[in-house]
Order: sequence, then structure tokens, then C-alpha cells
Amino acid sequence: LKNRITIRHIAKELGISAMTVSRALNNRANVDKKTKKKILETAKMMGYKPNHVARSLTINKTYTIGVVIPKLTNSFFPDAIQGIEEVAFENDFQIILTHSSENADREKQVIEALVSKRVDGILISTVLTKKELSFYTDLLDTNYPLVFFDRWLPGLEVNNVRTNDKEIARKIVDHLIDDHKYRKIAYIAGPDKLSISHERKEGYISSMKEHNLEIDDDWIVSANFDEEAGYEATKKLLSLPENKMPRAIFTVNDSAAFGAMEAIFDANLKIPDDIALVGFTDDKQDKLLNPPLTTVHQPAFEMGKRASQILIDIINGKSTTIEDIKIKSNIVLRRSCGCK
Amino acid sequence: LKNRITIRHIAKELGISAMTVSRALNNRANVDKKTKKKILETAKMMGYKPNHVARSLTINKTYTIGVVIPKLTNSFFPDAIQGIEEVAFENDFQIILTHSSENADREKQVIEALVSKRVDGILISTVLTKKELSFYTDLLDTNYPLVFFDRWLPGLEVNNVRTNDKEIARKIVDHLIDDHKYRKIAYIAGPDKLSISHERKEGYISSMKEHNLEIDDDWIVSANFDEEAGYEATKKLLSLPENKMPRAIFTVNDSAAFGAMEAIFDANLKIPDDIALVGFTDDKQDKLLNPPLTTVHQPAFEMGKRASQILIDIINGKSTTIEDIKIKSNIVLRRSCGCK
DNA sequence: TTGTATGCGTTATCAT
DNA sequence: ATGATAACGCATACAA
Repeated sequence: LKNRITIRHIAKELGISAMTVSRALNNRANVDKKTKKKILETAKMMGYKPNHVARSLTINKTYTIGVVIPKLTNSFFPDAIQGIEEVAFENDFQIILTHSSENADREKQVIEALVSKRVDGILISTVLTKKELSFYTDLLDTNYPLVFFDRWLPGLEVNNVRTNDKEIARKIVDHLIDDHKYRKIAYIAGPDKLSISHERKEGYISSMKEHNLEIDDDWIVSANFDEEAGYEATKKLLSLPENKMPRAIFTVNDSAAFGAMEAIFDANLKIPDDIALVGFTDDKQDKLLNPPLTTVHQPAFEMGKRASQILIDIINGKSTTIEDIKIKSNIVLRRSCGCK
Repeated sequence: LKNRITIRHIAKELGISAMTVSRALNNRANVDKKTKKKILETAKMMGYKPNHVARSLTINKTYTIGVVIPKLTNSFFPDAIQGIEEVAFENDFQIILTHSSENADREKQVIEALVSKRVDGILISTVLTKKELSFYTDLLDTNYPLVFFDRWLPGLEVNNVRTNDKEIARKIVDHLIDDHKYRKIAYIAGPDKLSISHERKEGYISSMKEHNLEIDDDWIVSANFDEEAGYEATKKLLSLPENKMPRAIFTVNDSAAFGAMEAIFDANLKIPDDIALVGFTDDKQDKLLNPPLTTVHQPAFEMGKRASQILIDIINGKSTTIEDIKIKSNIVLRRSCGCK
């Protein structure tokens, strides 16, 4: 089955050498116009499909980049991937998409697979932590082109494309305090060993401290990046005694905020009247929610494009510097925080 | 740069033949335990990474499947892809993800690229139409393993994994008529040349006809699958004269419904009091919308898994039959239709 | 159990 | 402008 026509078949058919066929097919300058025309015609006629596997073996380049993400659930990653693929497509690259399922071992496993497939470079939104730094330092030692996006790993000499997590988190908490006068603010956190979770938490903490607001230990609830965890975390918060009950909740991402919303509704409370809620991501439907969700807008598409471009530049030898790029997020005020 | 260690290097290092190394690395039975152990150790020590490009060239198999989707915007495709990748991962396959951007020429282009990369098979949610049938019949003639999911192409002798678009569309319109007594129902349609759009429209029409309800020409508004088009289409509907004004709107998918929602709110109308709205997809946040959106739940994850499994079975020679599989969707009643 | 020769389809290199 | 040869890294087929 499959395609059996090779450049040799075309060559034989025309009584010329395979090399000439190769040259013609690759638009090299040094081939007679007439023969080139013939070659292209018979190639089409015979149903020739170039074999990029063989090509990759000889030129030592696959025109493929690997992408590793935790999950495809919230809208950040789909948008980022669209950006990644857009740039890849323009540069005649394809992408192999893999996901780690928030699992460190699986992440290592898919990276190994990508390396074996000899992708020209890898874009990673990692779930690995400091303990596992050596996995990537080893890879970097072999000069493998790597770019981290969104979830980076501190301590790595590598290109990052991320956002200003800490500052923007601080800003949105500032807004809750300064503009709405809330003082009891809880934070539903992601795993603290992950850089983005940690940074966002730091932003929350620094805002509270700057306003001389005490943070009750019960206000920082560890959760995950998903809806279920957000739901459970919020139930915990809502079961706190009256005097500890938060007046507002900030969540590590929108998925957690969705879970929080459900929990708040289930408790027959109103947003923002009884409790305000702000998220992080700016999922597409946020503005249609009840109430519309105030959140941090992450430029997912742009981050994807940027990361992709940097990686391809590295692959093409057009970039040698190592940068830690922050693409700024901004706050989107809607009704869930009490605005309007 | 990159990895330069091959099985030959390992062989030389150990003073044995490359073939023995190959056998050991592939867990073949006929290799001495001691030498195998040595080989595995030195392979690891030398940082050997198997080269699947070379492997693919010899065994004529890439353990890669191509996936072609229109876009990654709504939540159907991300979910479906998670299903696809889940099954692929279990079977040691990776996926190359490409998108056509709802553009037929680009779809052809990415398929060509996938074929050149010699993916073992392709999963397609096509935007091609009948006119372009030959593109796929040609591909099928070369015995290329192909499975269509969600958006199939009528007239093709190929495996489809889709949903019962027409019946379920009819059912949800039945619900609007039977349970809510709406009689003026509009339909925001996708491109009619695409199978799913056509089928869903047929479902709408057949329900209306069965109930002896006349369909005003102005009630079927052509749009697209996206939010903007849904918004524009709805604005058209809302500008109809009083006697023609629809009492309910059914949209080809949830994205269009989101646009419709915005348009309705912009017109200061209430859902479902002034106008009811139902969608198709069951996007994750539908239940949190204001009001929660009644819609058709498509089992995206299951469809992805099923399609992926079928393709891999074909690739592995475990399946030879051609099936047109419909995975049933079901209706999710929420408040936007008037329920509760 | 191990080794040798050969080929997968393409391109680089050197030749003509 | 065109061709012959070798090489990319691995696995198949056969031999020892």
C-alpha cells in the first residue's frame, strides 16, 4: 500500500538521473528548463509524493516542532496553539502536539518521543519542578532548541515567553482593595511548586501586605488548575466561620473560578453582592457569564506566536540570545468584582 | 549540534556489531543477557537517543498520525483532540496537528504535507465539499488510512465518526415547539455545503414541517461557525418586522449562540422571556452563562477516542470494514429555552 | 547468539 | 547542466 513512486522511478521513466529529478523538484537553479518541465509533469502524472522521512534523514532536519502542554481544557492553550501553528505554517513547519496531563513523568516521556522523532525544537509549558531541573539541563547540554512558554522553570538558561504573572496578580488584588474596599480576600492557588502558581500567589500576598492587610492562613487554599478543585476549594472557604469569611476570592485561573462560581451559587450566595470573584486567563465566555467575570486577560495567541517565532529563529540559526520575555497581561473589569 | 550517537558508536565502543545493538535496543529475544545488559548500560551512558527518522525509513512506518481540524476555537475540537491523543499515546503514536482555518485550499495543502511526512494515517474534520470529492478519492485510491470525524464528506467510501446531527437537531426544535409552544423559530445556519450544517438545518426544517409550521425565508440566516457571524445574523433577525420576529432561535453551534446572546442583550431583550435561544455543542461554560444555555451535548472526547482507535486499528491491519459511526448526542435543557 | 551485506529515499559531493 | 557515488541511521535477510 501507500506510495511507491520515488525520484528514481521518475528518473528511469525519463531516462535521466535521479539527481536531476531531485534538483528539479527542489527548484534548484542548475537544471534545464525543458527537462525541469518534463520532470514536474511526469512527477504529477505518476502521482509522486516526496518522502520527507528520507529527506529528513539526509538533511538532518525534520521541519517539525514538538509542543508539550499540560492539558487542552481551558481556552489558553488552544489559543496559544493556534498562534504556534500559525507561525509554524508560515515557515513550512508542522507541529507534533503532546500533552503531559499535568504529569511530570509523562512529560519526560513525550519529550523523549519527540527527541527520537528528531523534531527540530520543542515548545514546552512544563509541569516539572526544580528537583527535576537536570532533565532539561541535560537536554540543553545537547544544544537542543527549547523554548518555554507560559509555565517556565526557574534556573534554566533558556528562552521563556511568559506573562507578568506577579505584577498583574498584584494589580488585580489592588483593585479589589483600593476600588472596592474589600479587606478579607482569599486566594485559590495552584500547585506552589509551579512557577506561575507561585508568582501569582506572591502577587496576591504582596498586595495584601502593602495594604497592611493580614492574610488568614485559611484564605490560601491549595487547589489545582481545574474546575473541580476550584469548586472544592471554594466550599472550604464558604464553610469558614463568620468572622473569617472572605469578602472576595481571587483564583489562579479561570477554570478554578468557574468551579468557585458553582460553589457560590450552590451556597445560595450572590456574586458580587455576597462575595466577589476574580479569575485569571480571560476565557472566551467570561463576558457572558452570570455575572460577567472580572479577570486577567492573557494574550494567549500572541504568546504562542512569539514563542513559535523564537524557536524557529533558533532552529534557523537566526537567534542566539537567550531571553526571558514577558508579554504583558491586562485586567478586564466586569461585574463579578463589583464593578459597573 | 544535536545527538550524534548511533548504534554503530555503541557497537564500536563494545567491539560488537551494530546489529546486536539494534536487537538489544529493540528487546529481541535472541541476544545474550549479559551483552544486552552491557549494551543498554553503555547506550544510556553515551546518551544514545534512537533515531526514529531512520527507523521510519526502513520499517516504512512513522508511528505518527495526522489530524486536520478547521479551528481550535470552540471547545469541541480541543476535547476531541484530547481523546485522539489519549488513544494515540496508549498506542505509542504521536499526532501532528494542523488546521485548515476553514479554508479548503489550506486543508489540501496540509494534507499534502502530512502525506509527505508519511504519517501512518489521517484524521480529518473536513471543510471540503462535494465538488472537491476527487481530492479524497484520489488519496483513498492509494490506500491511505483515513478517518473522518465530525465533519464528514458524503459520497466517500471511508470511515466516519460523527453524531446524529439531523435527528438531534430535530429533537431540540421539537422541544421548543412541543414543550414551550413557540411557533416562530429561526435558525442560524452554517455554510450549507458542509455536511453538518446541512444536516442540522434539515433537522430544523423537518421538525417545523412535521408541526405544520411555516418557515419564513427570513428565519434561516446563513452565518458561519463563529461568534461574530452569530452576532450579525441575530441582528438581522432582530430587525425583522413585528409580525415576523422569531420567538426562539436555534443556532448551528454554541459559538454562534454566544454571538446571538450578545446581540440579544445589546437589543435590551431578555432570554428566554423575549426570545429563547438554543445552541449546539455544549461548550464547557454553557451552564454558567446568563442564562444557562440549552444545547445539544456532543460527546467530543468519545468521538475523538473512537476515531483515533479506528484509525490505529486500520493502520495495524486490525480493521478492514468501512463504517459510518454515529455517536449519539443528547439534549441538555437549561434556562435559555424557557425551562426551569 | 552474532555478524555481514543490503536497502529504505533522498541529498551532498565531486565529477564530467 | 547532468551524472555517479556515498552517506544519513536503522532493520531485514541471510549467513555463520
